Amino acid sequence: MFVGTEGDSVQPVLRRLNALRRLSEAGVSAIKMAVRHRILKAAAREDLVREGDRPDSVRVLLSGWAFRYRILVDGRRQIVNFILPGDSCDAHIYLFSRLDYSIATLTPVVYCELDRESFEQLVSSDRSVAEAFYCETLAANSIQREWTINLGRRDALERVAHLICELYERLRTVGLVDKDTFFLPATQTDLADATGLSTVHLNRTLQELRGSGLITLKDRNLTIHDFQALSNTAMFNPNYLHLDRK
Amino acid sequence: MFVGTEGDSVQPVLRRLNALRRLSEAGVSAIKMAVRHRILKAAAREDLVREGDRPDSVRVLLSGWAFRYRILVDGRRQIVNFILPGDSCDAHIYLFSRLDYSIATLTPVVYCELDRESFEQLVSSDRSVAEAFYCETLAANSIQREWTINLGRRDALERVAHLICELYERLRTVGLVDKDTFFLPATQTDLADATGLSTVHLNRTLQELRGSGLITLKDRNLTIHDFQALSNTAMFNPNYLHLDRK
DNA sequence: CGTAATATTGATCATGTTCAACGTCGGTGG
DNA sequence: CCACCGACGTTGAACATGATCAATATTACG
Repeated sequence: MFVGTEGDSVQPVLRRLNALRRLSEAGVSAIKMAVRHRILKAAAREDLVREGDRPDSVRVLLSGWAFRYRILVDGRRQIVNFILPGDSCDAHIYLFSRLDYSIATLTPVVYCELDRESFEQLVSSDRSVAEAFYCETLAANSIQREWTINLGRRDALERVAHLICELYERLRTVGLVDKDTFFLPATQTDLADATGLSTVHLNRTLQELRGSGLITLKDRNLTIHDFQALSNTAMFNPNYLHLDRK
Repeated sequence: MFVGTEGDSVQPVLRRLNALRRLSEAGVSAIKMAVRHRILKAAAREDLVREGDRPDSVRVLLSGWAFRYRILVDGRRQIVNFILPGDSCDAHIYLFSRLDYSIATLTPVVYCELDRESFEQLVSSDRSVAEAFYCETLAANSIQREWTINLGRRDALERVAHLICELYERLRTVGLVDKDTFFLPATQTDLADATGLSTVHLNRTLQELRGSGLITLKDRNLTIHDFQALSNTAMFNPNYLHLDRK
């Protein structure tokens, strides 16, 4: 659904990119211009793109949550990452012929769709923009490595704690954490599919985290009571998010 | 250790990049020139880069095997991917301030080290080269997603079978498979750390694969007797490798 | 108010871990 | 030459984490 321009919806994109790599003034304006061009909306629980599609454009999420996933032939689903406001979906992906994943929304979303020409014009207009998008791709890569570690070598409690720490940090950089509380629209089934657990065990793991007073999760609102402790149980080290910009 | 130029060692790089994105004549020459510039060697079981290092250059593996890994504070190790001849290690990685992973060799390796200036000169010299390197980054991302799925939603047998299928396909594109047999320098401990299993269970899983006649693994040589069957047990779909270049 | 999606609980089961021992192979030094 | 050593691989047994199955709350919402 086409929407036209939308108030300050570019903000998370600027915050996200700027956290990864300092944007120039010119870069900021270029992004604002480009993003205004084609803004779309989608409802909750809707596929934005599907495995096998020909990738034609780069999508940038302005508001709402989405996730990348794949379903195996026998129905098992794995959520491979969450896409948060400000995140883009594979800059330059049109270089490939087919998508190997699907993206679905978790909430209603507003996003920007840049066709190949617009995107290339954008990144060639300013060096800091090109670098920031490259950083985004590298950061996505890094996050994906961390998920590999999470699923390969952490147990259920550590995994869930780690996911929560990651979401907290990522949401914080785009201003979506309010006093250690953030909106977590994923159901327990979603969280189970993201952490490689069964829903039953995910439920029990959440209860364990609640029981030890580390978090509260109620009505889709997650509060972290002791980030340091949560971080320790998860062995969370935020370096892989590359949000420092030294 | 500095080595100077080395015969046809660029070949795997050209094959790898060309499989992802057709290189122009000019691009091929540019790569040959750039790679000849600074060729290094390292012994087996040696760290090439370490977590926390400041990334200064882009590395391209010319021969031998390496792997990216991380070790958790309590000693658990996860191998997050294997780096095969022709693969590069994070084009543009110098945009970040710190590495969040280590890379170690599995065999003696020959690799090329391009500092930021050389690399940027290379990719700006030819559009197809820039696109090919971008594809490499996107493909790395895609492989990492597949590993996430592997660890999250496949059981031990499927996981190991899947890893073998992936290595087979990747090695084939750089000409390192001879009649369904390839050199697999990883120990069972390495394979366990790559698949998120214990060495004991990895050993038993390999025996199961051998027992059902799917593979032979002896003296570091792996033979696939029935790729179709192996592929089926792994639910392997090579699309995520993006080696088709449609 | 009724219904479907989501969350929770208990009980049983299975996959994979851990621990400990032993086997095998290829050096290496006496 | 051979005894020793270390790395790697293999085996058995006990154990544990997490899966599965099935039933029952709870909630959201038309």
